[in-house]
Amino acid sequence: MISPKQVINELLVDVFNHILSIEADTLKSRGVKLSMTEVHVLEAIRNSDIPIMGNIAQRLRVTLGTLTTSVNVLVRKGYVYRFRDDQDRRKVYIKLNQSAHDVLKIHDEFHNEMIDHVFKDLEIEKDEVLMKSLENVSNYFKNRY
Amino acid sequence: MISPKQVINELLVDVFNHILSIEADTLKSRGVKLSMTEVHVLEAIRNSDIPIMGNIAQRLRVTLGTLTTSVNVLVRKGYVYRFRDDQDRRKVYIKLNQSAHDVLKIHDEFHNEMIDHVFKDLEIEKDEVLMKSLENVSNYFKNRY
DNA sequence: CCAATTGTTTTGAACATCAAAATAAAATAA
DNA sequence: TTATTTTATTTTGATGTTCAAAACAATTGG
Repeated sequence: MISPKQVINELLVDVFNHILSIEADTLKSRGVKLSMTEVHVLEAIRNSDIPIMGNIAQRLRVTLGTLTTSVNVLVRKGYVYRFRDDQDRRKVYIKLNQSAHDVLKIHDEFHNEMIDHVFKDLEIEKDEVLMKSLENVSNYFKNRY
Repeated sequence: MISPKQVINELLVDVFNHILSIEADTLKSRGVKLSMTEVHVLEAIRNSDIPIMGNIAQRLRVTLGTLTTSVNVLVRKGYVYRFRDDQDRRKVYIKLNQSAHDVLKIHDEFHNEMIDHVFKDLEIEKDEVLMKSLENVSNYFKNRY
C-alpha cells in the first residue's frame, strides 16, 4: 500500500523531471532556436529589478563565469546587449532586444497554458488551500538559504 | 496588481528552478560524490520495472547514447553493473550495487524531509484538495505525450 | 593614496547532451 | 533457410553547460 506522502512525492518528482523537456519541445515546435538554459537566462534578465550580472547570476543560481559565457552567446545571437553603469563603471547591465521579448512571449504562453490546464477542474473557492500549499513549498525552500 | 495565476506560476517556477540545487547541496553535505544527474540515473534504474537501457532512457527523457555514457561512468565508479538478457541478447540490464542503494537512501530522506516540511502546517482534511491539484498537474503533463 | 571590497571576465577542465553512424541480435518475409 | 527489417545498444564527433580559481578593473573607506 502506497502512502499519500509517497504519491505526492512521486507526482512532484515526475513534474520536476518532465517540465523542462516539455517546455523545450514547446519552444522548438514554435520555431525558437534557443536552449532552455538560454531562455531561462532571458527570463531572469527580464525579471531582475536591476539587471546587472551579479543579480542575474544569483537569481539563476549559477556562478558569474557561467553567466558570462551564456550572455556572450546571447549577445552574439542578437538577443541581448551589455552596457556599463555611468555612475559605477564596474556594473554591467544586460538589456533584452525585441527578439528576446518575442521568445519570452512564447515562453509565457506555455506557462499560462500549463497553469490554465492545471486549474481547469478546480473550483475557485478551493484555490486558497492550493495557494497556501504552494506558499509552504516556496517557504520551505526559501528557509533553507 | 499581480493575479493569483501569476503568483502560482512564479511559485512553481521558483520551486522548479531551486529544487535541484538544494538537492545537490544536501547530497554534497552528506558526502555523496555523485552529480545530481548521476543520482537521477540511479533513481531511474531503481524505479524501472524492467531496468534495461531503453526503458531507463525513456524514463529519464534522454537518448540512449547519453545514458550509455552515464552508465559507463557509474560502472567505473562501482555503483552499477551491466548484464545481458540470456533470452534476448540485445537487451542490457542495469543493476544497482549496495553503494547505489546507500546514495538513494540519502536521496529519499531529502524528499521525505521536503514533503514533511511542506505539509507540516496543512490540516489533514484539506489534503484531498492538494492531491487533486497535483493530480491535475501530473495529468496535464501525461496528456501531452 | 593604499587596502579592502565589489563586480565582472578569462581560463582550463569536467560533465551532459545530442544526432548520426556503427554494431549486433531477433523477428519476419520470401 | 537465407535475406530483410526491426529492435536494442554503443560509438563517434560535436556542442552546450557549468564550475573553481586566477586575472582584471573600478569603487570605497580609512
